[in-house]
Amino acid sequence: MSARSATQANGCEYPPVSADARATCSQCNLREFCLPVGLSPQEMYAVEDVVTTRRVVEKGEALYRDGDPFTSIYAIRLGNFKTCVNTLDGRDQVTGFHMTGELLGMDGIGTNRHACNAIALERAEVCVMPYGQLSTISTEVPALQRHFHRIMSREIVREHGVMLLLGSMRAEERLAAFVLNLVQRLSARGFSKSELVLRMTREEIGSYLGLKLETVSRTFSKSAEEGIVEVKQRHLRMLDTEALKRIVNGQQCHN
Amino acid sequence: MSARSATQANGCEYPPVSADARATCSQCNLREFCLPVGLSPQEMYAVEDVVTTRRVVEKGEALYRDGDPFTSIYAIRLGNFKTCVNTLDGRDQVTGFHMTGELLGMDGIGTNRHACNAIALERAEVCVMPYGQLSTISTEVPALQRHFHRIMSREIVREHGVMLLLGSMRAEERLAAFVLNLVQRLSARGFSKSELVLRMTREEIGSYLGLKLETVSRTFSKSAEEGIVEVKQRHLRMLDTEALKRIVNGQQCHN
DNA sequence: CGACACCTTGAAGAGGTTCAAGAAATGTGG
DNA sequence: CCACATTTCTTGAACCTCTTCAAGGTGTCG
Repeated sequence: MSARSATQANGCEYPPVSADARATCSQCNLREFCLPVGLSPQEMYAVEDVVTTRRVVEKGEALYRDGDPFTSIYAIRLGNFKTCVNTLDGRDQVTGFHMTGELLGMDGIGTNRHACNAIALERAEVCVMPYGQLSTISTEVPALQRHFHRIMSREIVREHGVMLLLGSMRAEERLAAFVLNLVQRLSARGFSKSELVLRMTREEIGSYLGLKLETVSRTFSKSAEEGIVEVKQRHLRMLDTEALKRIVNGQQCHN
Repeated sequence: MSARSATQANGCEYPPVSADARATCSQCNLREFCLPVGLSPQEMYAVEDVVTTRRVVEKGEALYRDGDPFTSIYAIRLGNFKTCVNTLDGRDQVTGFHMTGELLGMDGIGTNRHACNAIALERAEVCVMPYGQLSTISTEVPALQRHFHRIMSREIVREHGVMLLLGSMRAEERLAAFVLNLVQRLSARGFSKSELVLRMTREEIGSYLGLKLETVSRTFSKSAEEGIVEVKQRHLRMLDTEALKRIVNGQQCHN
């Protein structure tokens, strides 16, 4: 776990500890969330060999875009990203929000071109892992191969969860599930279990949840009125986590 | 491509050509859709070594269930499956429909337990590929490793598409996208480009598309009235494919 | 301080759901 | 092979949730 207080909201992140181009997974405080999870020190060194460079992505800029040639998998070192798909007719669907330690780019393996956009929600930094090398080293380090499979598998399962949310939940339930998911991932990273800063706009939340931004806003307001959360712009405090869980589990009278 | 007529609907499938327990990918007429896609004959033999058994799954039975220990990846040889997730409060979300040549079970890699149910929509048969072996052989056959990654990646991208559908499309658009997707996959397998038999109920379609079965039924009826499709229970004939494409692309007045 | 992006709230409207009833297909057992 | 039970599908009417449109408020950054 990192050095920051476990009760602090994710409001102020620090600049990278070291700005070396050369990665040192073994010294990165994200190693428990990132690709090296569960690898032995030796295996971790193998991963370090793959991480040749880092890359900074400014707020609003793309790490990659739909259609870009696929070259690398990225591990988020700092900052938050959204991934989204666009359609010809201008529809835009946010497919995920991604925080430190999570991997981006797997969408590109299938066709050798990226199939979505990865946009930084704030100044961000990623470790670049060329897929060719990752793939080669995977054949030598079975644990790494397994782990990479595991990460892709979890992404598939995560998306099942989103499908469930989009396919069968009402606005209030979707938002509760969203907030609980965020806070759970943040608390695993040492942030507060009850307080968080939304790095994305209401519109982006709405896009992710299949709602309009007005609905997101209204639903937040309603939960606030009910004393379940406290919402001040992007700062969110959870006053009754159990109530949120009850809402997700449909124990609120909805059918 | 198989021997059946390219204009035939997928109404009557044949029993497996051979019921050998031992797989012969190199002789399977699904090899172009299945795991061995693009592998050299020698690499294909490596896959054959992994496919130790086949398994028959009766209509309505589960190939695996949410929570089952994960052991194998399955390649569909015959029949169609749905995958679905259940929630505590009895919600059920169909996450996909799967046809011959497609792989099932990747959801289990992440946690060593399956994260959804795979149910046969009719009597079905799968090739069983123990993941441990698949994984081992992948380290020896890089092309297989790559290909397996590719398949998982495509599953992620497919789910992005479903999220777009669930998050931003109206009922009519969802159903049009669904039908076009089905017919595209069927035509790749040598079936008709304009005719198909739905292997699932209206309720299952609705669950997949985030709609109620009544809405699915009504939407089919409306499209039929408009002369775009002909719907007779589970038999569906597309009369105006272009119109369907226009509906998906939002060129119907919706915003 | 002003421009701009973002957020909130209200009122009217549309799309999909719910409830209900009946029709059509499918399966089962005699 | 037919009768009956069951499942699946269709259709109507009332209702409800979320969207749309509109206006104003809040926060932020040059």
